[in-house]
Amino acid sequence: MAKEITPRSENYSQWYNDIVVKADLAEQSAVRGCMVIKPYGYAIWEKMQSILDKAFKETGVQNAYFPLFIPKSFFSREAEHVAGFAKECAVVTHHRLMNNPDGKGVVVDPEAKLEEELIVRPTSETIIWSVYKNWIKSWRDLPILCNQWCNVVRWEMRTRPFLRTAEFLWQEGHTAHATAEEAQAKAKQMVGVYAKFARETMALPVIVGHKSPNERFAGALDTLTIEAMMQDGKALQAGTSHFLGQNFAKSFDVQYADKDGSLQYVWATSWGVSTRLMGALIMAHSDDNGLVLPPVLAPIQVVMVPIYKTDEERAAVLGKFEEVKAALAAKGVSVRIDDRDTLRPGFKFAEWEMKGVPVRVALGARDLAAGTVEVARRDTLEKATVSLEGVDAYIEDLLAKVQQNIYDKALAFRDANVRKCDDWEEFKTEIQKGGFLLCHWDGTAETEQAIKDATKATIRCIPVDSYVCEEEGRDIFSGKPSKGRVVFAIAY
RNA sequence: CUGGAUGUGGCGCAGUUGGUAGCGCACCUGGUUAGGGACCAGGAGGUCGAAGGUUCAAGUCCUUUCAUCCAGACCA
Repeated sequence: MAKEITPRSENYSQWYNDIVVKADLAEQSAVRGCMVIKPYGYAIWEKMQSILDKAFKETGVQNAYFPLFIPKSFFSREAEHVAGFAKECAVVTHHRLMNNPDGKGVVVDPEAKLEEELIVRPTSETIIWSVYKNWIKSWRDLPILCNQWCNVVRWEMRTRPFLRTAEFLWQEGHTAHATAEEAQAKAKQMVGVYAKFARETMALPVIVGHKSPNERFAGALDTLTIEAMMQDGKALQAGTSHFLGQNFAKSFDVQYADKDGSLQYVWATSWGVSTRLMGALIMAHSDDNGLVLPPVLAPIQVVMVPIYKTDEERAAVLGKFEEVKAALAAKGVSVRIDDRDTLRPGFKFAEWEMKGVPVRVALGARDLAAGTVEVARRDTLEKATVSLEGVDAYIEDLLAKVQQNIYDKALAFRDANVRKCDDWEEFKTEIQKGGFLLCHWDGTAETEQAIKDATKATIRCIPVDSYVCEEEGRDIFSGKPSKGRVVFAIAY
């Protein structure tokens, strides 16, 4: 039978869509650029949430919630920030509908026009800082460390499932500090949390680095990022942490009385990751058979497929499965016994592979007689026949191996596609092949823009923890002096 | 918004020089099957994106419009 998913076909987004739909993660909604996240997909997001949330709390962050609607006037305070989002805001202008006087349907009641329009949050800096103003009076009130899990809306010109949807789910952390040093340390700490999460939970090797001024968040003095490489060699920004300086404090007049009695503006950070992480997960690990989930994130870690001909065999196999399931549950492993009796085993194998379940166990009369089971791993598609005795321990160990292997594979792929480049002509052809190029940059926005215009490549980051290369050199484009190499790539 | 493409059962598609819609998958019924996406037989399901026009006759030709996808601009 023809493969339904062909990850390495020319049209990358097509296979990506196929996996999203066929693996039952999400589907298109009736609203332009929005998604319905289906239960299986949402379960993955919930796992991401719970692991991240725990990590945030370990750094002293607390969860809070701020309103979805932001008065337009709040938006006019931080000029730079607004310029960055103004073009993609959904605006609420009325608060009531009425029956259409001409007959069918409903229309917006012109009488119900709002005094002041409301903006559906594209991000919450403005409303949060207007609230923080009332919370912060003294140095004793600091720091304030809040995070919120919510949805935001950005009316993008072009959308892609998970990577860029008009509405998306995310978390946004917003902190206020007494000193610049403390705020910068917080921004650095949080990007560290993201990097650890990406590597250990998502099995996604990422590069931590600073954004160039051009690529910074609107209103930030410094933006730290984790950059991941997808299987087509393109870069994906998977999370950011911003040092906002005193920009928002000054715009929203947030001052505190210091120990010496003087009034000081607070220093701010903000940081966020979104359901885009789901896109990263899909595009980093999937293969021709569908999704490949790292065990830590898999809603179902082990699926058990019974093979039988008679009711007696079925009962015997399912009975044995229940035993193994109980043993695995005791170890914290989530198991699904696929006892649907209208489907053949081969169909089930293919279906669970499509959904990325890390480990599959198959058991039939033949095995039962021999006291063995077949255990297959999703990442390598290898099958092994192991003894039923102690299979729970074997599987627990295998899950850890699968997690590690998925990471190692992604890391090896990335390392094979990161290379230095010192020649502009070579750069122009090499960058189109995908992968990251480590090149010298003179530090100017003009050069960065010229390179982008010529090749679509952008500076993904100035790395701080991998591929760091601080050496004298000459800019790949301008030939001017450079103090180190930065990461160039074509990005999603 | 600018280019290009596509709209036909739930999904994926075919439909010739106009002649009154067909295939695969999925679905329903019965049977045989079951260690990698089963097979046989039967069955149900579509005013062909929408509106208008040409014609004895439109899925097919013309006009308008809407939607989606791809490539840009924008962006997590």
